[in-house]
Amino acid sequence: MAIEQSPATSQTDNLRDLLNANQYEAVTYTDGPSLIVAGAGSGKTRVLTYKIAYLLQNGWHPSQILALTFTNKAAEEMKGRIAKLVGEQRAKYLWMGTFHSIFSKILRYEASHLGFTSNFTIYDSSDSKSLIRSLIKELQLDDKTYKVNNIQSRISFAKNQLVTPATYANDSDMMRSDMNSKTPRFIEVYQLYCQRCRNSNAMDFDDLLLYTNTLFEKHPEILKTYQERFGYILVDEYQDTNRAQHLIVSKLAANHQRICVVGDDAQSIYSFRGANIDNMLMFQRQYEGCKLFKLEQNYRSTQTLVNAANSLISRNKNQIRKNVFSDGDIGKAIKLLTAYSDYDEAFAVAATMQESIRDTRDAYSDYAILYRTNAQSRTLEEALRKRAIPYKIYGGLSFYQRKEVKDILAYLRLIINPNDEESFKRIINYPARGIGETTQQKILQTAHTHAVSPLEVVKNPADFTLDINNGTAKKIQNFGSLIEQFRTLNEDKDAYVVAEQVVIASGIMQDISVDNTPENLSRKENVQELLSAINQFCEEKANAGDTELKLVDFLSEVALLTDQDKESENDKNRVTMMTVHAAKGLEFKHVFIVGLEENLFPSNMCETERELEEERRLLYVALTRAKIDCVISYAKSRFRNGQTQFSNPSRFLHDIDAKYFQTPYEDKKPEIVRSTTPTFSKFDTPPTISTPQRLKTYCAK
DNA sequence: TAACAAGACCCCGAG
DNA sequence: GGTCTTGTTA
Repeated sequence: MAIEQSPATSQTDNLRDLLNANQYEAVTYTDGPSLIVAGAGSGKTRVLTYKIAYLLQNGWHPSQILALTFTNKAAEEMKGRIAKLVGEQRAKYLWMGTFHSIFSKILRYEASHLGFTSNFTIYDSSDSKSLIRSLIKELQLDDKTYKVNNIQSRISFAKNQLVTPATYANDSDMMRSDMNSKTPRFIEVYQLYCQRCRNSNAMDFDDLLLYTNTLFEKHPEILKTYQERFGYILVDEYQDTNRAQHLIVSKLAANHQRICVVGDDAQSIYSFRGANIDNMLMFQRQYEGCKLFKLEQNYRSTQTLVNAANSLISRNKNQIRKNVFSDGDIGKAIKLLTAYSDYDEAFAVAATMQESIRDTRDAYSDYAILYRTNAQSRTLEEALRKRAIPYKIYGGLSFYQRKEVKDILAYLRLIINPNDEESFKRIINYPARGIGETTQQKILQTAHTHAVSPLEVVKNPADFTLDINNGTAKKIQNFGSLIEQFRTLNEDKDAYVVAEQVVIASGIMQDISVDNTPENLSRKENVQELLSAINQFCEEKANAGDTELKLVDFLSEVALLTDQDKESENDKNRVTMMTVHAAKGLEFKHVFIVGLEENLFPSNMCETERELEEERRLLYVALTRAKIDCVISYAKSRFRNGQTQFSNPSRFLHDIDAKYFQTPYEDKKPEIVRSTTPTFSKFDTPPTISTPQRLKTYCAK
């Protein structure tokens, strides 16, 4: 490999030319702990990339480097860039990935120490929701008081704080607050939830962090091997780590303290899932002799955009003072679109975008529309489609969440993990094989009382004195042997062959082939796509010299994938539509930020000053995604939750210094595209905070 | 047990 | 507005 043969003349020798002074210092300081405070667009990824290359240059082996990122996309991108610098062969040994994926890898190795087996299933949030739903029923709780979503987020919150059911039960504050919220039996749900997951040999997303921490806590000898393995630790987006993540990283770095974390307090936007910005703020105190590097020059955006973003974020009281600046072009002022309704807003956005594309001749992929909530995408989608602007939507229902895909995955999951109860429930009667609700309940109950997997019961119903008739017994036995058949097949065939067989022999293919409705055609397409994804996975593994083409690896990867990670060729030149959260870390030449209204952005869920500041940071993130220009829009009324709501413009519009906006009537052209709708200037409506009027809609058919 | 209709609830964000 | 759950029939 030409790139690798002569370490003396490496690509990193001319680092001084490639980096500014601060970046250079941050890259080349490797003696001890360091904190890099990196403003938006300041070349954070660049610094991390070169730092890893620099470490490899200086004798570290790739497998000694642990680099944790927040999204798969960030990990992939960084890996690609490093591969370019040091060669694919070396880059592939790096331990680089999201917290969840790296920890799940570790957990598969060490599963036995935690009472799991290495083929454990990862429950996604719909799996855990369905489990919680059945627990509420089982405990005969009132589902009006015990709301599934609420229970789920409370369990998640507890886990993120490393509060196990046992700790929870002993915490008088928690118990009292459950009393007050009329859900005193929450703890029972939590307990049973953990127990069922364990019986199912399954972990949810939060468990991946929680159990890794437990593993290192309870087994110092295991911790020691990982401490020694990872000689250098790098963590991206440290401002968004939660307690579990922080503790694990601290444990790993405790001895050698060769740790470098990068973050920007102004971009901390994940406190809702337990992220704690103090992890970053306290970092210097945690590690004595910690070096601090500040990257303040923004290379991404125009001066106008950087200054506008600065003026916004300066309204936050809690922040590390930074002087983020750009010495790029002054750039264009922000354009503000005012619309009467969400429909008009989408219309105006599409029109403005089309105009801009005509002027700039930039590609569709240079444009992004960012919104606060996924629900806003639908109207925008419609408007873009009318103008034949190609787009892609991230988030919402991802490919792997679609029914037909989940169904097949459930078969595959049950094959590799026969204890997986959620998968079992999903497919025992799909495709319909005459095993009804009552029978299912009996099977599950028997499985619980005998402490065996439901699959075990199904295989030998006679052993468990099930109260069912012979016909039903036959049916469930057939299901049992079907799965058993697949399991045998899986022992010596690769993942693709097994999956293909599942699709056919389970009857799924037949079920979605009964007619040619558009729904079924699209289902078939999705099934085909899943199969080819599995095939591709097998091929990639084979190319990498990996002979183990195991289903378990595929499932593990899939469970942690999001839509962002599955981009096909024909998705390349399209306008990106996503939430602001999803846009973190990305950049586009032209950005549209829509729905700048009170109760939407900032969110109506936001009550405290702290939460409001997080919303403001969120808008800061959105603004700083743009390289060249930015359009902001809001609507005076919006269809939400099945009714039209009127709202005021977001207070954040007034937080951004007015001089960075184009004045609404500067152009001859009116901002509003539909002539029937009244236009409003930015200052028509005072930024009063009022509860939205709720009007009944009269569009019922 | 399955197919269909009415009704509830939702919508904050992600791995 | 759409999705998911529950209730009603044959």
